[in-house]
Amino acid sequence: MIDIKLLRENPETFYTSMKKRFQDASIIDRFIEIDAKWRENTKEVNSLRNKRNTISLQISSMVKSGGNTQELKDQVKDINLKLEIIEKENNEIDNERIRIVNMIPNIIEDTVPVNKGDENNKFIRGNGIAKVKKEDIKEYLNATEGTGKYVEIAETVSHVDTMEKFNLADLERATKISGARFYFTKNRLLKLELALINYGIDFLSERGFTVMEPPPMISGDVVWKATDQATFDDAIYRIDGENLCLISTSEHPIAAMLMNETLDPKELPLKIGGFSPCYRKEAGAHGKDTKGIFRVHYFKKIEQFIFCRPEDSWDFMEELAGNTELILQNLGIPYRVVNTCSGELGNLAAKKYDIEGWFPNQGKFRELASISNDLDYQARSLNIKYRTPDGNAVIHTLNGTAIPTERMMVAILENFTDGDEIHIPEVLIPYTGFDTIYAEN
RNA sequence: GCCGGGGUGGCUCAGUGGUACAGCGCCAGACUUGAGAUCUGGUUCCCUUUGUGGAUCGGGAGUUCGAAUCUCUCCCCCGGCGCCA
Repeated sequence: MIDIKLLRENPETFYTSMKKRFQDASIIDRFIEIDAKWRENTKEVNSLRNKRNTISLQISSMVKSGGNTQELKDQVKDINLKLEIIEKENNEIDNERIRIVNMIPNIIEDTVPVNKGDENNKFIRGNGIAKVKKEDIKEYLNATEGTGKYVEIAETVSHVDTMEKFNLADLERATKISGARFYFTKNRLLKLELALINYGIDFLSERGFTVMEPPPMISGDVVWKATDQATFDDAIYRIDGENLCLISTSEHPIAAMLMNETLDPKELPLKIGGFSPCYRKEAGAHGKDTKGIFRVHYFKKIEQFIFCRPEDSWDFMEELAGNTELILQNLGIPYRVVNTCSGELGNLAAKKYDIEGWFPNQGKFRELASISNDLDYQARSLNIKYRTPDGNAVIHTLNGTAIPTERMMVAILENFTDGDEIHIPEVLIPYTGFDTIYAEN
């Protein structure tokens, strides 16, 4: 959540930010209106409680000296009646106040392009030599602002056909027992998946990240503090009859693990590499990417997460992006980095980079990773602070994908097959134990 | 799931109806050439920050003039039993 004090002092900042996101900013006016009323009531509640406490103390000493306390007791009862009325009203006001505050998004950073639609994300840089079909060359050059290197290829194969031909997955039987967007992974594809995971864990360990697998379920109120309404509604599965949700990313349990803690500044920055299953309803994606394992209800992912001091978070955002880019370079997947435009930014993020891999058969760049700086927004909801000489301050949190396992397998299948063989990226060979997948495997 | 013991500031813990103890740690100041020791103050949140203000003892509800303390309920931790990869 945002800083309420800052909202009071500086509502224009939030107004501007919401306008940039093409959201209705009138809730800010409503907040200011009811916040004033809430403060007024709070003052009165406090002064009535003060009276009650004072009289209560009088009763206490009178009881000890044996005096008659009935009149004072009646006075307190009277105060309690008044309090009940004001407190009830004020609780209702406070509920609305907090509901509004939770709807106000993070303050957008200055370099974020103000626009709607993913097609208006701003190209930052690209890398790699892409395999591009003739009809996709225009699209490719357009997406890289003319800077992209490529080789023209005549034919591509979809990852679905490749998996079928090489006996790497069973999608139909998964659909039979679990419904759409599920899959059985088979044979060398399973080895490839485990190799990607192991490679990613080593990569982050070597760079100062503490690697961990978090609980795959967390309680509903914790999810709520770690994310926003849109994610909650579109992505999160709830366990029937329990106050538990399946995580949609390891970001949430990792962010929440320090909930309600005050850290020693010496502990910062804290760099966490999270590996976990991810469960997503994909409620807002009906009809999109329905074939194969590109968009599924269950996948695995290695995530980067950083808790840091406020002054360091923008540098760490570049570091996170750099890590993900290096992984893609090492794997040999051509990619581009875009600065996500204001209209497509989630409420938590002040700025977000999407890192998109080139998928030759789809003929376009698709999201493989996203790197966000949430500033103090997520940490304030989770109440994570650190000690400073001037008192406790809210820390900053950042998150970024390192390896989205299933999607990365699709990228590898599309980029490294010639139809007869699939070539394993060199950095993965020590982990897979083989360098090629053949149709007969 | 059952039985028992617990949950109090960053940490360890006292507190069985009347203003939340103490120690440790940490921060600042004093003393010191410096460090240590010592001393003083501070070290949860809220109210447009000062007021002998309010809230806060795992969460919520109740009894009472007044609840860390009594009642109900939920959550979590430790030990034992049961079950079990």
